[in-house]
Amino acid sequence: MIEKVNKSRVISPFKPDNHAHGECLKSALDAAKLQCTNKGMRLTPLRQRVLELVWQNHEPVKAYDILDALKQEKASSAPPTVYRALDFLQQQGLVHKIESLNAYIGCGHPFESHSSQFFICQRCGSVAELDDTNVNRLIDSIANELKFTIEHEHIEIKGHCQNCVTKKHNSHA
Amino acid sequence: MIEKVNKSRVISPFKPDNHAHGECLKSALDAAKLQCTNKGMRLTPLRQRVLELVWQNHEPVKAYDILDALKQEKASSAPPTVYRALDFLQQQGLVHKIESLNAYIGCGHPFESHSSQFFICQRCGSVAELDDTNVNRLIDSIANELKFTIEHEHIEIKGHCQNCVTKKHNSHA
DNA sequence: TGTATTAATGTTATAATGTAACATTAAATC
DNA sequence: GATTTAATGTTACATTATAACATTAATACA
Repeated sequence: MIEKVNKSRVISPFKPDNHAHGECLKSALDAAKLQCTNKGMRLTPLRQRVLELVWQNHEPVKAYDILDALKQEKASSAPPTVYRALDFLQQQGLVHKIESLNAYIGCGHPFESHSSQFFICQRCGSVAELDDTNVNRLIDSIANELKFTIEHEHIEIKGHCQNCVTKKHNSHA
Repeated sequence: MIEKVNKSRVISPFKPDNHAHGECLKSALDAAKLQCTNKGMRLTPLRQRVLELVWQNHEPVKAYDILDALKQEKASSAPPTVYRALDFLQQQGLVHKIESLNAYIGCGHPFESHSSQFFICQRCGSVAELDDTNVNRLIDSIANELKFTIEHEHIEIKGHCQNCVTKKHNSHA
């Protein structure tokens, strides 16, 4: 499931527009169920539903967009409904928050807590998630020099994915 | 002004509690004035005042805290007063936004646009800013492999600075 | 120097994001 | 079954940020 490319552990690559996303969703849900079972945590119907909504695609999803969707299904849904589910999912490693977008993205590899480097396409919104050994080591070594104890890392790289750069070229946009 | 430590360009190190902060403020303002003059941009009194407020210390400052301070000086100040000044200062490289804190921190080295790695102490709130060549090169090389074109990087490392770890130890907290 | 133009700021309103606090319901424990 | 804890419901509000239009200040240039 996890490919190693030049010491980069690719948690989630950029996906072609036409990939079979049902598979992504299914495997994410399977992973979530397994993870929660292993940890003795409850993936309640609400939490699962929020996770599904986060996994609509490979783009970060906004909390209030999730809320809007939940309201379609249950009119009384409110912000805490969403934020509590998102908090739980983040604690289980099933969802990450993209801080620079105030948005949330699913993670298909929750089993071991890991560092992440997010590459975020500003054109199509797609995100690739890596856990690159070299980046981790380098950040650790810098922290070490600074005598800094790392608790958490937010690494969010914004720009344009290959697909969008190609499209842009083709359309002379 | 810029020290090179093991290929890390230290934009702003962690400072001792008792450092002469007036010097930091003064040199930041001097740099800002020079930078704006060079670029033909106007560091108006309002913009300068906001910059001074950002430079109160080496901790990220919240927009609404700046607003509260401005209101003391001019009761009619409103959110756009602050956000417009912050936008300008960010464009000039005089201020960076810490995305994971929704807060803003001054940058004393605006002359050339650079990448930043922020180390953020969760205990005392202090921030160190680096521009590490190795990090930059590594991120670039990963982007290159992904055929990803980088526009901007947000790298925010959270944890505890040496000073706070030592204190914690001493106080058995 | 006055006039046109642009840039900056003022002002009001509202949007977007997130949390506190307490009530209720459901699940697990014993 | 009673007790306790976990999860969700509900209302209210706090925080962060922007839109839109009016006014003032600065710059350009006739």
